[in-house]
Amino acid sequence: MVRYSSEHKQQTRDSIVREAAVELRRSGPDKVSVALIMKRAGLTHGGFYAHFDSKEALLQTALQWMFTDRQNYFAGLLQRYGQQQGLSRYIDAYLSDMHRNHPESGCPLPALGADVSRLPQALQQAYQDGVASILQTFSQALPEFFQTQREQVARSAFAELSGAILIARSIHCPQEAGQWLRSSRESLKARLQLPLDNPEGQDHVSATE
Amino acid sequence: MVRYSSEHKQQTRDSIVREAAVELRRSGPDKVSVALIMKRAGLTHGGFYAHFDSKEALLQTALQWMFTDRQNYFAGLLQRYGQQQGLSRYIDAYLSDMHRNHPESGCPLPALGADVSRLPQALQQAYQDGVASILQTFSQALPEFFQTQREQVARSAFAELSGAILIARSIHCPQEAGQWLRSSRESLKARLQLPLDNPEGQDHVSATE
DNA sequence: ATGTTTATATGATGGGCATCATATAAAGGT
DNA sequence: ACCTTTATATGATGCCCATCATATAAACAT
Repeated sequence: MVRYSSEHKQQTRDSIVREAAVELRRSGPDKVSVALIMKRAGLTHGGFYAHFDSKEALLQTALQWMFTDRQNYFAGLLQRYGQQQGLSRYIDAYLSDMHRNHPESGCPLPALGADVSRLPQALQQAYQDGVASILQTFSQALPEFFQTQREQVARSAFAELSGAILIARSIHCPQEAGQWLRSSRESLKARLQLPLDNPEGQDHVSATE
Repeated sequence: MVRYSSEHKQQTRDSIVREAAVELRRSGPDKVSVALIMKRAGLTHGGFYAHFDSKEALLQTALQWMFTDRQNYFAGLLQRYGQQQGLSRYIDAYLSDMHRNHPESGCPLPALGADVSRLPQALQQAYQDGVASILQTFSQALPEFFQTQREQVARSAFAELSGAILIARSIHCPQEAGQWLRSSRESLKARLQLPLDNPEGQDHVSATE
């Protein structure tokens, strides 16, 4: 009942990591179970320990993977559309209904932020490295205008981004949630000196979709 | 091994609710256990169902209680210091190290926001009512200046408040966390037209402490 | 003082979980 | 064709949990 070729194990491992990253954001660290992740990857729970030393080891890899994925997505936007347009599109996608409805492929901060401080040290570290990397990319993308205050502005703006999605996700009614997203979108565009609307083109939530 | 007078049951029930509200914010909805809450209230797990129909019923009451507590706290500040000073103090307390270090007595949004969408309908409703009530108080406290845009400004500002605490809590290093808090404090004071510093006086995190 | 009521305690029960021990079957060399 | 290796499956084990059944002992009425 098993078929595999020579490098299937690596592929299997990768798919376990991806499913873990999805399930982690969808269900939270306390509800994510090894058995469920394995099932999502098309396997049973028993083989898990042939791939990872522990659940914690898997989650650490999954965290790193999801931050890298987001980083690639953001960097891709900046490269394709330039700093100003790229940043503007990032904000639009971040505060979109799509992102609100799909935490499983979205930014880790609103999805996992509240749980991080209760996680084992190793996972906290992986998370913080990811946050630092996002902050750096974000502040570098800010208009020249802000000069030495770039980091400060980036922190403030990113706080609003993640808070707006956090709240929008906690509100059941789509219209009301949309008001929160729109309020922050307009506020951010204004204070970051960005144009309110973008040229045509689809915005994606993640580099993997 | 039990002592109680005539209305001790109500007192016991209240203390169960308070401990639940604390433990809910401290450990999250998935990790909070009936047995632990009862122990914190000085009881054992068995008597629980004499007070509540289910764990869910307790959590609903606890959610309502914590929002009411926060509401009282906020309204108290506004009444004692006036709208402008009260709002300014609220922001300072919200973005304080104290609030960062004590989610268990702080605002429910950064502590529970990520979990709400996975909770049973009844709990989501209780949560949303609380959010609506905070938003209303916040927008009414905003300077006249903003006129018809008060709600929009309030949403944007509250998103930044909760996002900043969310992120600051997820960062282990106190100095780095402090930078996130300071960045948002300054940004918010500026865009809400509030003075940067307050007259002397302690800021509290919650009405119950 | 004795018996009834009621608040809390002790001790199941059944389910989910992480982890591990062992079994099976595919790949690849011989 | 056979044997070894290796990727995955099956089936424990022991722990924690929500809920419930039953026991105990305080409070109160008589």
